[in-house]
Amino acid sequence: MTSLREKPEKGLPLFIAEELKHLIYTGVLKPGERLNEAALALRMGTSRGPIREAIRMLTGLGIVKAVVNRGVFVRQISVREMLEIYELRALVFGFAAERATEHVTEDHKQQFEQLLAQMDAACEAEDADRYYDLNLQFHALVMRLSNNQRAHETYDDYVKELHLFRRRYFNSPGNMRRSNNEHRAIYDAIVKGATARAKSAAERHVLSGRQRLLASIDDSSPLSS
Amino acid sequence: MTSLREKPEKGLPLFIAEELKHLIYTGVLKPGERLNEAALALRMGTSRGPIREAIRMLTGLGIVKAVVNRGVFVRQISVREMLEIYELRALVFGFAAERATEHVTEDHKQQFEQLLAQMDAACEAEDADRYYDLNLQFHALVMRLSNNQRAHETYDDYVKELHLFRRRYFNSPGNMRRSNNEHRAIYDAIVKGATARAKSAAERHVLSGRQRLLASIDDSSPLSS
DNA sequence: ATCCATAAAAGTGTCAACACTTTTATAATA
DNA sequence: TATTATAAAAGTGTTGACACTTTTATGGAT
Repeated sequence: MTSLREKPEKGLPLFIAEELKHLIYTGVLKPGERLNEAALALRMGTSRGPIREAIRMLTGLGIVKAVVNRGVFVRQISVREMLEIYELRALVFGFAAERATEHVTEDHKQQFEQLLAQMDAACEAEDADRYYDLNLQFHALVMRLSNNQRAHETYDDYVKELHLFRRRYFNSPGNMRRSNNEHRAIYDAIVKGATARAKSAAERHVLSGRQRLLASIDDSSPLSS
Repeated sequence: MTSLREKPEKGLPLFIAEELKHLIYTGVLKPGERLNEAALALRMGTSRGPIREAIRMLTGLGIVKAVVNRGVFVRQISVREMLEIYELRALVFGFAAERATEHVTEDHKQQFEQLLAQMDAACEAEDADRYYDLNLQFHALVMRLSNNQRAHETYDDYVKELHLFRRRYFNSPGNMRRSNNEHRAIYDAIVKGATARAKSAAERHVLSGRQRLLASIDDSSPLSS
C-alpha cells in the first residue's frame, strides 16, 4: 500500500505524515489507538526518526495526542467539542455565503445550477455516496466564493475533524432531499444578492446537521471524554 | 535563558517547541530567518533529534515552513493573508460577544467594569503597555463568555499570528481612547442582552483595527509574498 | 486461588555517526 | 578583472545503538 519514494521528493516525514493522516481519516487507525513507532517504521520501510517527525507534525495539527513515555494516540473528540466545532463551521459557512454574493459570476451560477441538478438526480437515485461527494463540491464552491482562502482552509479542517468523530454519514433519502432544498435556498439568496438571507440560510444549513447529530446522540451511547 | 529540565517533565521536544515559539513571537527569530538545527541544539543543550521534532511541531502549527535540504524558515505572512485573518477574527469575536449575552453573570459584569476603569486609567496615564495587556484581558473575558472553548483557542491563535506580522503595536493615546469607547459599546450591549448590537459592535471593533493597519500599509512598504 | 514482588519484554527518548545536498570559499583560466 | 571549475565547509536527512520507562509475564508466599 505504501510505495515509498514515488515522487521527486518533497520530504520523507511530510510524506509519512500524509500517509498517517490517510490511515486515521479512513478509520484504519481508530480514535484512542496508539501509534507504534517501530511497527510504522517497518511498514513504511524507514527508521523511527522520520516516523517520529511525522508524528510530531500530527500533534501540531492536533490530530494525535502525545503522552510522555507512553506514546501518541489518535485524538478522541468529545461531544462537547464536536458541537463547538459545528458552531464555528456554521459561522464560517455563513460568512462565506454572505461574501459569495459579492463575488459570484455568471460562470459560477452555472456551476451551482449544475451541482444542484446533479444532487437532485442523486436524491432520485438514492445514491448517498454520490450525493455526499456533490455536497462537498457545493460547499467548496461557496467557500471559494468567500474570497478568503484562509476561511476555506479552516472550513475544510472543521469538516475533517468532524469526520474523525463520526466515521460515516448515513444520509437517508429524506435527509438528502431536505439538505438539497437548503442548498437551493442558499444559492437563491446568493444570486439575488440577498446577503443577510444567504448568511442565515447557510448557517442554518450547517446547524441543522448539528441538530441531526445531537438528536442521534440522545438515544445512543453518550460517548466519552 | 534556557534552563533545561525545569519541570517534572512534560516532554523535551514540546518544551523546545515552546521555547522556539517564544523566540519567534518575541522577534528574536524574525520572519524569513532560517532555524539552524545544530546551533539550536547547542543552545538548548541537546542533540539535533529533539530539536528536529520540535520544529516539526511548529510546521504542523504553521509557524514555520520547511524546504527540503535547505532548512525550515520562520513563516512570512502576506498582507493578503493578514487581512483574511482579521476578517475571521472579527467574525469569531462577534460570535463570542453575541453568545456572551446569554452567559454573562453579575460576577462577570464586575470584572468588565473593573477592566474598563483600569483601561481608562491607562489611557489617562498614556501607558500603552498596560493598556495593551488590559485589552487582551477584556477580549479574553468576552471569548470565555462565548462558552465555546474552541472559539477561544481559535481567537488566541489569530491574535498570535497577527503578532507574527507586526512586531509592535504603537497605540497612540487617541487610538486607545477610541478603542476603549468601542469596548464600552460592546460591554453595554452584552449586559443589556442586545445580541445583535453586541455582535456588530464586536465585529466593528476588530475591523477598525484592520482598517488602521490597512491605512498604515498604503503609505509604507507593501511587504512581499 | 489471590496477591505481591521480581524479572523479562516491549516501547519510547536521546544521541552520535554517517550520507547526501547546498552553500561558500578558493583557485585557475581567459 | 571577470568567469568558471573545483574543493572545502556548513547544513540537512537518516540510521542504528543505547538508556530509560512502562507494561506484561513469571513465580513464590500467604
